[in-house]
Amino acid sequence: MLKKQTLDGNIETILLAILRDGPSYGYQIIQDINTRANGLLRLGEGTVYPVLHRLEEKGLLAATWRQGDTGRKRKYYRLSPKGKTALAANIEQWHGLTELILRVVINPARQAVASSPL
Amino acid sequence: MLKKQTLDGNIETILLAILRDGPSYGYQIIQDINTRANGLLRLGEGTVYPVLHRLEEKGLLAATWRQGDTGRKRKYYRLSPKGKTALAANIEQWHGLTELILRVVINPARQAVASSPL
DNA sequence: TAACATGACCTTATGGTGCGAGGTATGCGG
DNA sequence: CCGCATACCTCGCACCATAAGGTCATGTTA
Repeated sequence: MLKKQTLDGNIETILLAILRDGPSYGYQIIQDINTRANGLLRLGEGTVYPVLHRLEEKGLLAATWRQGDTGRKRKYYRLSPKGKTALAANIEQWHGLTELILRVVINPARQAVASSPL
Repeated sequence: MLKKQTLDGNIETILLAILRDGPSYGYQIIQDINTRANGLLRLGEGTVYPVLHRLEEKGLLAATWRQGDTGRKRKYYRLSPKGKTALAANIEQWHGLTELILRVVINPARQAVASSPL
């Protein structure tokens, strides 16, 4: 199971990516993530709902209340154009991070710096 | 340049990895990181020193003061056995995270779930 | 009918973390 | 003497993940 600190900063990206596949609502999104994560991660409501609100406030998501087939109303979120752009930017950031970790952490081989002759 | 939120939670791992190559001191470590990051990242002293202290307090690093060739004394840090274990654990966490992001964010193909026939 | 389970939403409080800004000390060159 | 580079440090802010604790609505079950 991934620790909080490992996951930090990537939850927004995960939510945006989930919504890329079409509109959905909080409760469903949580199930989706936990299913797709397949044991690697288990997000609770106290984590996801605030992030959704944040993303809506930033204009990356748009929300509409709709009556579902069961019980209470659902708040459906969908990716806004701004959200799509942000998702792309986040993915780029992610690639940057993997490159950095690869350079500094994973790959023990010395980086070629100016002072290193071939 | 990587944003804070993208980097969150990985700085400890980066520091541990730097120290894996042998003992060093704060100021030098900062240069090292920023050189190796090659523009992807620029860490300041206000970021690195507290992390070093945290890692020392947790027993992942051991420190000794030594006189350097120039001016002031330097506080040399080296990886403790506990630190080596932690680094290995962090790297495992990292692989978990990459797998998760790959599954949920990068790879748009549907995950094979129980209900999906081949 | 009361109790419980489940789907569905929410907020508050807490602890952790990154980081800019600012401060101290030492030696060297102009 | 002043400034610069090396080298250390801390304070305060802002942000974020999360557990815990609520609120509704609709069943189902004792």
